[in-house]
Amino acid sequence: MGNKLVLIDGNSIAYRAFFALPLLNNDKGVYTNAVYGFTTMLLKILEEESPDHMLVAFDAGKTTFRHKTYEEYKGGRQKTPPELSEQFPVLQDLLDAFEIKHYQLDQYEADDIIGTLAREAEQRGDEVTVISGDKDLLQLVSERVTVRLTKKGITDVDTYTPASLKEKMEIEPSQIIHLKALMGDSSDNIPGVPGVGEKTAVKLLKQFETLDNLYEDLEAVSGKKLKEKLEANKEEAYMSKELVTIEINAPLQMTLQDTSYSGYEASAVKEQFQNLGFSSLLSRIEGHKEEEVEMISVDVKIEETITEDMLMDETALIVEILEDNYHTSPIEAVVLSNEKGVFAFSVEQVMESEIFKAWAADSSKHKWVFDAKRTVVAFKRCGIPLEGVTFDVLLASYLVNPAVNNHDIPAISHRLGETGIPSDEEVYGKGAKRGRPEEDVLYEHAGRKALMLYRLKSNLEDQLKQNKQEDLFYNLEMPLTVILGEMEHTGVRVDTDRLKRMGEELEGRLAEIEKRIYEHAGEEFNINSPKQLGPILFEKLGLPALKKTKTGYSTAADVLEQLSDEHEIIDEILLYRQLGKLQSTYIEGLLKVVHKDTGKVHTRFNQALTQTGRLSSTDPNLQNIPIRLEEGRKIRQAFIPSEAGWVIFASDYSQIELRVLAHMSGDEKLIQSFKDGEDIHTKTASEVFGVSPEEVNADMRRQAKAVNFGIVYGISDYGLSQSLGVTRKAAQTYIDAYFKSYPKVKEYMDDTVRQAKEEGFVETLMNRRRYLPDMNSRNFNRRNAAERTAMNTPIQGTAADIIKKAMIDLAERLTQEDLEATMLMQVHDELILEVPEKEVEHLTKVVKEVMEHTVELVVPLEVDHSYGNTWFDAK
DNA sequence: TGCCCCACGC
DNA sequence: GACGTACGTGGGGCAC
Repeated sequence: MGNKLVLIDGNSIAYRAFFALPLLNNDKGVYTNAVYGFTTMLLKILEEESPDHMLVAFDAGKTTFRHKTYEEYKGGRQKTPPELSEQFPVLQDLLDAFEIKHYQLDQYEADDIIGTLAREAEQRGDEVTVISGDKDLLQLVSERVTVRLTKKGITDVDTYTPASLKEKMEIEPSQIIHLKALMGDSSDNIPGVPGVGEKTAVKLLKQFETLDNLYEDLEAVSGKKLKEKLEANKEEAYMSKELVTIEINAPLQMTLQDTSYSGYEASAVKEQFQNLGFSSLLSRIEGHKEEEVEMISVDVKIEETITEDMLMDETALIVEILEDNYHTSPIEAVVLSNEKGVFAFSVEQVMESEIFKAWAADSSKHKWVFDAKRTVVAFKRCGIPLEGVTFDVLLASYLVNPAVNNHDIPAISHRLGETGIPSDEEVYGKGAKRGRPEEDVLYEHAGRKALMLYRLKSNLEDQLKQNKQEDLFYNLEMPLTVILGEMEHTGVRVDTDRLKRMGEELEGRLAEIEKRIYEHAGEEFNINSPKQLGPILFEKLGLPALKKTKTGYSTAADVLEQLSDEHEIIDEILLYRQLGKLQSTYIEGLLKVVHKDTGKVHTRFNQALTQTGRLSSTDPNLQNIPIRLEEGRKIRQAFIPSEAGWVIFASDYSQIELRVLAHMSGDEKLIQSFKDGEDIHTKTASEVFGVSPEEVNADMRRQAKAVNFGIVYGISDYGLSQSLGVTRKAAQTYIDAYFKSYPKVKEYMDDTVRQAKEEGFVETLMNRRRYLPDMNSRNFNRRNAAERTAMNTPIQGTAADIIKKAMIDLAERLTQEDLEATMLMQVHDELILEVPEKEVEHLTKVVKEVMEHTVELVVPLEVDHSYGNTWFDAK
């Protein structure tokens, strides 16, 4: 039985990590980002590969034997930044703690050490895995040698075997050096044949297999220019080949035996991690778990009866529910924590206790909770109205930093250094294994959370204050969560019969289309599988493959649309996709979540998720019900009022983001456009194309609309070029023209980016915050994405703030004016209500007033409305 | 179970 | 030059 050997290209991985991660340093001011990235990769490798032999190879310094061949080898390369060089000794210390061998050899590169050991090991029958970021290493791939190259970041890798190499690059491992010989490598200053890139090189190698064959039969090369270039640069090509060939007989002063690896002492690594400030990695150290962390001690009192003295003015309240969906899952426990202690009850106990119910309904008794909406709705289902919820740890944590993806009590506690509290997953299990534990375990866990919540509250309060987010928290998100809870609890009536009829009709049509597709294809296959569809279209039917994905041919709609004229099957597939989507997601999916008892759908709005401040919606997602295509739009016919004589009423902001942009930038022209009530896309078109508004045709308006869309969503020139189907250059000219026409917008964007760079975050009108750690990244792509986010988030986030405030104001007005109308849904810039038909006129006035004046911007906010017997008819 | 591809909304 | 590109949710296929 062979061994399992892992060889790591130390320089390459450290380099990758350094450029992929922001320039972190620890509390001693020592840079650690490369070490950190390297370590995450290392931990992943140890987990995935469980090697019994291991080595990290490093480059040995400036010159190598290759410089004798070619003095300019690696010339012109940027000097290693000192911030990175200083991390190598740290990294080697850490490897020592892991008890992983590392090695370097004078005059040789890490590649050569790896090549030499890999060849020796595979001859011995070992399984070898090579980890690097350098494609040169691919020449080592064989039946026993797998090469894993970092792709994006450090832990995301592509795995290469002979088969996958052939598939991805269309060549054999042995041809890699020939490939490089022809195309060269600018990063190592390897010349290759000038004018020959990867595409040409692959083509040539497909024809000739090797460099020798190519030069023996140069006449067979098609293209005069190419022939000349090859002829003239023969020497360079052969020298390049020599340079990129990895030495497999390097004079190593070590043997394979020396690489044997048998794990590490957890304590040694832990110590290093603590020195480096890698607290988030501590939990990934094996043995770490066994080392019992001292749990927070909690004295949970389980009482027969609930008495007044347990129910104080300020009490942390935990309602424990095992499943995500609180509309359907039962309450497992109710736990209180306050100055009198921690008390646990069953749901039956609280439902029967008049004392508890009176306390719950008393708004002067302040309850602090985690996830107020969940808590209130769950109680409501049990017939217990809950008032006086004044602090939600979830919402507070979200406002303080929306980028954090886990705001639950154990996670927040961990971040504040309190590790003595296990996560829900650790206590209840996950997936199929999740279940209710023994009563005492359940109560103890909920008790710990209640106790921690009580402590966390003041910490979060401080952070809100520091960020000037108290108003946002207490007067926006907290009141809103109550309203959202009511909307969810109310639910939306669904006409299931209608959905079923639509489903039957679709089924028939899908079957017919399916038949026709099979006829066109000449065989039956799974149309829903891109993996099967790709070869049918691009091999069997010989259609041109315009785009590829990581795993094969792209069959995305935008690709297929370009092929529409080439073959009749294309339109059939597009239609099949369109109808199939309606069937699976919107007909079957919706029917699945209609509540048995109420005949309604009860979505859950996630108020603590998006990075911009928008809501999201799940089970079902009511924010992506089709509207664009008529066929899909009919799904909306199944959303109906819950009572006879009522109608669905929809009200949406017109161009809210662009109005926000006008306000925030102060651009006079943009402001005037809105004041004058102009058609904004036509106006933009006339500006961008330099014509009068009357001269703007439909296509110009369409393009201008995409530009406005791009401005609002912060897409790049590339994104705009994709949506317009023009070149990137053309897209960029549109963007430039836009900024030239609206100079204050450009100024505002630049200011926002500058400020984000300085402060590390951007803010909305109501002080919602988003941190942008990549703002100063040296990685071009990351920095660019961060800059676009900086420009976009204040706009989208402010729009989100505004509609949230409108909802609060509207809820209040509906009560004041004694209207029965009820809010049902929010879809980012629109509100959907149900309302008795006789109230429509009154409601129209109120909704318009509230939504248009919930904030006063320098431009008017405009609201359109409509109503009808179904959501479809409210158009 | 987790990832990929695809598709729906704003 | 940078080769990947708003924010979300969900379904089906597929490899493990």
